[in-house]
Amino acid sequence: MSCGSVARPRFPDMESQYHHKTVESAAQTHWSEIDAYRSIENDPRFPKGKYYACSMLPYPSGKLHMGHVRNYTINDMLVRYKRMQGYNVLMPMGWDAFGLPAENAAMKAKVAPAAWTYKNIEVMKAQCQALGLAFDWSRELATCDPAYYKWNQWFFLKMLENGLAYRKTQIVNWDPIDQTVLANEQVIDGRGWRSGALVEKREIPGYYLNITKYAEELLDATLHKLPGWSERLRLIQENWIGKSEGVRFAFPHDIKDADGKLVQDGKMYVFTTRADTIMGVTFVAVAPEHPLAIRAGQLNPALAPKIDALKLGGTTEAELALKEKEGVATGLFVTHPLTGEKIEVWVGNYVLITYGDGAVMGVPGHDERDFAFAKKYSLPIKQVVALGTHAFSTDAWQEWYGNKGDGVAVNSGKYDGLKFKDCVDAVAADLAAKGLGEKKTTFRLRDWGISRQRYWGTPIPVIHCHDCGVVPVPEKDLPVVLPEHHIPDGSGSPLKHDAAFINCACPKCGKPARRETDTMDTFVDSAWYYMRYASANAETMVDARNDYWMPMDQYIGGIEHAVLHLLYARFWTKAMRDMGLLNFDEPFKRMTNHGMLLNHIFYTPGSHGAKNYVPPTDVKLTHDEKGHINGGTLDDGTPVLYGGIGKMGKSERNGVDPQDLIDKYGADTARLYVMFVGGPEDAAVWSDTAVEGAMRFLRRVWTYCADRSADIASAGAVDAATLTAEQKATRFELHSALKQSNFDYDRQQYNTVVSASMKMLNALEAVKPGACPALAREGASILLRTLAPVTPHITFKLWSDLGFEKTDGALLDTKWPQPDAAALIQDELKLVLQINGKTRGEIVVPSSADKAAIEAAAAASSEVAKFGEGRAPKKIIVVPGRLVNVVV
RNA sequence: GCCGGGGUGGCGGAAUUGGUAGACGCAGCGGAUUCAAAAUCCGCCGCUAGUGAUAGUGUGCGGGUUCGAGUCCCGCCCUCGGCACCA
Repeated sequence: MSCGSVARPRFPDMESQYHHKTVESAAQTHWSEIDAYRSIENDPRFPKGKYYACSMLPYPSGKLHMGHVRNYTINDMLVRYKRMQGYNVLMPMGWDAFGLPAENAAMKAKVAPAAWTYKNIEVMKAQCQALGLAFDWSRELATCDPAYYKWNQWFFLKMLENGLAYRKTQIVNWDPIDQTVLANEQVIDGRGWRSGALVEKREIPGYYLNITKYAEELLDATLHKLPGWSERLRLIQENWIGKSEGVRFAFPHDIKDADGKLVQDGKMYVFTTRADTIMGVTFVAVAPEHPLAIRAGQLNPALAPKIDALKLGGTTEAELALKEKEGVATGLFVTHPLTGEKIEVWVGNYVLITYGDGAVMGVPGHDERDFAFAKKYSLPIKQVVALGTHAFSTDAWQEWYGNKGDGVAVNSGKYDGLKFKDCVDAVAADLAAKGLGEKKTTFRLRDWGISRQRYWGTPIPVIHCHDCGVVPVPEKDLPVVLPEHHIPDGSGSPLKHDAAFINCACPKCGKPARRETDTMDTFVDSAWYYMRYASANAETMVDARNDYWMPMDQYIGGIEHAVLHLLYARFWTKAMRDMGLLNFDEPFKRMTNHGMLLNHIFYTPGSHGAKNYVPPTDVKLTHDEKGHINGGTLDDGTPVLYGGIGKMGKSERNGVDPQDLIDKYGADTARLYVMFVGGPEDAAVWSDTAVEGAMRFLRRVWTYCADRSADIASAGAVDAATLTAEQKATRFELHSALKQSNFDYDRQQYNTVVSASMKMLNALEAVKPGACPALAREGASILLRTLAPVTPHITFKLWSDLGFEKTDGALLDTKWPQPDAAALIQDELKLVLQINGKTRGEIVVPSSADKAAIEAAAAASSEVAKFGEGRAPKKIIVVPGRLVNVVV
């Protein structure tokens, strides 16, 4: 096809202007009519195999927020791209429908959590559809549906049978006025968030899942089997699991309790990773709650309040880092297991009863905390490790004192000269020989307590019988259905007063019994929902379809779930594997943590330093002399103060409602904007004007296509031989941008995919209507396919209006474009010319020029003559296709 | 305090991983079109000096390696996350 310059009439079916509402509703109606996003196992249309991509399921809080839009659009782009490449994709959606917010909302609005939740789901589902997300809704689930949580209960009973679930007492926050258990975040400054009552610690029985059984496997997989997870995420999990290898051993003693029995059988156990420093022990320290501390308080009543005082202060690390090391001497002594020396027992505020045995050996010479403690109370400090020629002094702590890799033992008798590992082995062997200790591995990870004294959750399927004790509900009676009509009033779970729910017959003996009223942690719901999508509506928990789709190829969600949800899901998978329900080890091959969306914060000052937050949309901005936002005014002229940039949220009223965006600009603009604003994993700051820019771009895409619709509909393939030099340059830019875009699609850097598509359009607009129909057609074809995953509606409409559907099939499943290698070859190359590493200009050479020719051209250039100050080139470096550097 | 990201124009960000720093977009400025405005189109746009060609300078700060450093190395500063005084 030749490229003339005959003006052609507009193709009659094309609208000349972009109307997002009609375009989007037409596209969505079409997709829904053909059930475009239903995924079927082993679908023969997709030869490349399955690709399962999933976003963390949302809590149905009312409506979508921008974070959801971003999360789902990333996922949507991915599956649309994969589908066009020939993969059988699955992108399902569901609702994390149980949980505390529904109870709180119910109290406020006097509606049952069930009704509130189902209504929210309806709204949010409609919003997802308005965004054009390619969800397979046939697999939708809500975790509050008995058909779903039945399998929570079923698997819980399996775990109970296997000993993976067990019952023990747990310490909870108890609000004595509301008569209810509080979550940690409901305790503010030690008081209940609603009642203001001082919160008590209560021990009540609850169920635990034995995740620590899998600690070693979880850690090993974290370190070696999750290459698709970020380093950062793996490290967070590694720290959380918290493996430490050391020696657990006892200091013998003859301290007796009030009944005359030896406290802890006369052995005070400690755990240490530094057994090599055992000869440097000058004291031992126990936690204030330790039996020896309690005994010391009994023996010397004057000490008791001082010991109690050591319990004060926060337990978070930030607080602890600032806290001064303090302690109390007990006057009690234990015996050093190797030297037989008497060692005094101190109570220290830096020893935690919850870790290890609640006691530590004090080696002030080689532990920074012990050093600070010893200095404060003038306890002896003894060097037992030497490092090179470093001089040891008790005046101040030095970094190398804590070094355990390079030092050798000194002042340690028979251990002198041993390096860390050998020394630990020798000490451990001697302690073992005396029956006082052994090597041990401890984990920070604790078992997972799943009992909640809450109404809106999965009922724990057990029955309490006066005669038979705790009896599991028989499998045939599952699910234990949660009554949905209650409206909580804040005074504890309504289930406790629901006779119809509570009263039942003991499955064992048939006598009247009481049903358990505790429900499960909602992390149970989210531990395996992604597998239920894969085997939607199965008659069993999961079926063979799960083995087709899982493990998941790509999981996307916020970093706030880096620990709990992801760890529980991994544990749950391994537990299911060990019960023969599936045959893989890890659920998520690749994990992406999308960044937060931020926005500016504005407020007017209230009384007592309170801040009355103002939505940014109400503010007319003011800027300082450097152009930075420094405040603004309201419509009535009231000045507002600038509160910086923060996460979008209700509390600071700086959220953006996606619905407003969809209504005003359309889903495609909203999608394009959230993809363009930054990389998927980066935090992004909201900008209203940038949204307008996204809209502008789509209008230009439409105009480009509309103005050339007749060209595009009638043209054939490009014949490179007939192109003008200018058209060749345009085609070079088009295919270069395509090459970049494909590269960025593969590495999931979607912001530069958008900019590549903008570059394409910028280049293509140079081809005026009628000037070269073939190039206009090729350009539209590449541009529309590149943009299809980002803005599916407008591209769908243009693709079919321009007639591409007839030649290349539906856009959803058409072939992904590849750059034409011939178009990327230029006749001449511009090379950057550097002299002594400084850029001084450029030289133009034929693209066929070899190294010698380039060197000659560079040496002959006027720039070398000018900047070389007459010296002859010493060395010329040629970087093919990029630059040439002349050293003189 | 420890560990891990990250500091690039007025702003969001790019630089295919050692090869023209600032792509692409937003904002701004100048112009065209318009009775006018919106929309649209064209041009300029790191900083300093200069009317200008141009020169110098520039990726948090200070050093280093290299023909060449935003990118690699050493030492700081700031910032955002994660956390366990974990013995």
